[in-house]
Amino acid sequence: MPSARRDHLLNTALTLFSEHGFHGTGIDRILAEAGVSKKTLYNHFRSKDELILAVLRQKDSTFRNQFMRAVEQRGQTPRDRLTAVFEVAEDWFKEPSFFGCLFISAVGEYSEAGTAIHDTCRDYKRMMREFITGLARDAGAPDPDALGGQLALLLDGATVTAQISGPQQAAETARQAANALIAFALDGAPKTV
Amino acid sequence: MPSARRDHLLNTALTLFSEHGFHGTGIDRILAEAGVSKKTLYNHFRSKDELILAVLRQKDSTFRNQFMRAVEQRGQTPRDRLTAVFEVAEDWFKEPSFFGCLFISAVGEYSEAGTAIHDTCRDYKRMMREFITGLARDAGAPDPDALGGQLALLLDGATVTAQISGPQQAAETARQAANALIAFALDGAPKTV
DNA sequence: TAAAAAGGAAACAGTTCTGTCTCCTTAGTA
DNA sequence: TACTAAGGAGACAGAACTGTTTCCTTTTTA
Repeated sequence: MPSARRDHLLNTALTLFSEHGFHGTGIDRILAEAGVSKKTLYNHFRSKDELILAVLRQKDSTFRNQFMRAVEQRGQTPRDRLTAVFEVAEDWFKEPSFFGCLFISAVGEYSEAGTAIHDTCRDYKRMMREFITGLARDAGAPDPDALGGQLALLLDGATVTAQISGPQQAAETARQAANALIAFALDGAPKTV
Repeated sequence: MPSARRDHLLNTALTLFSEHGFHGTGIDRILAEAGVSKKTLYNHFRSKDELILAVLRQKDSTFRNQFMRAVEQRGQTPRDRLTAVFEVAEDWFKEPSFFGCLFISAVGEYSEAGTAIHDTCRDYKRMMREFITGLARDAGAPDPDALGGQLALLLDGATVTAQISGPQQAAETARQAANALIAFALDGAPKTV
């Protein structure tokens, strides 16, 4: 099942979808950019919608895994990992291929809840939140769900702000806010300003 | 210049763009929904892109003004107004016609910086941030830019989370985080958990 | 080496898209 | 009342869209 051409198709589609949106990217453009024939595409995917779904699912898997790994490698203690979330995010924002969060963009075009695309986006967001909540629990937060939810909100806000207004200020602001929220939740009082 | 038909066209386009995206909404669908002929549309707007721009600019004007007014009416003291931001946001999230932030959705489809659409979105976000920063300044924050930026991040994060995962939890979490950040910035220490 | 699967190139169908145009009706105004 | 501007209905052009099919070549595999 896993084919090199299939992967290449998925990666090309991912780039174009990220930059121009889903409805804004035609099949022909993906094919031309990937250097692959239409027959191959419809051999691997039944329709454009299935291709979109496959792109989202692959992005979910690869991105989330590498994000979690990067956080765990950068932070040594559980608490360090909480702050590392926003350092890893900053690196992500500064990648040349950064065009915001693909799942946020997807729900902008596919708003109907209960559809496969929308649900995939919701699941991705839930799993990212659960990852951060797990970090908060490891760090000893009295209410890890609350802290995790707050930091997840902050991460999404930083992501769209980085996309719209630039990565530097968004990342810095998010780090400041995160540090305050973490100190607030773990120490019951801030450490430094 | 201001015409009732023109306004109706803009409002119809706004609804459809919000729900199905910009590329995902065809001119014919807008016309059918608005009960207006193609001639009228192209009398008022030179192209679809100009219509999109007009929708964004009108949304910027009306939404931002009513948002600021609602915040100022709900909060009596400067500090109350800071927290009122997220109460007003919660009401917004729960409107039946809420489909996330139109400007965030727009940059998902039009990512190229320097274009009119992208710049309009960036300007909107800057003005919203400046509004919140002004509230922070009035509330006596020692670094109003920092607090304003943090709360603006939180607001965007809550907006996309409400869109994807539902309004209730997003609004509550944002309120909690905002209260912590406000207390942190204004009091130097949290009041209550 | 021979059979089979996969892929490239491209024509093709059918739809939908944006934008223009014509013809006619309505509404407002001098 | 006559003139003018605006709008409705819809045909139309030309492009772009998704998806199918045909024909031929390459690659893999038994």
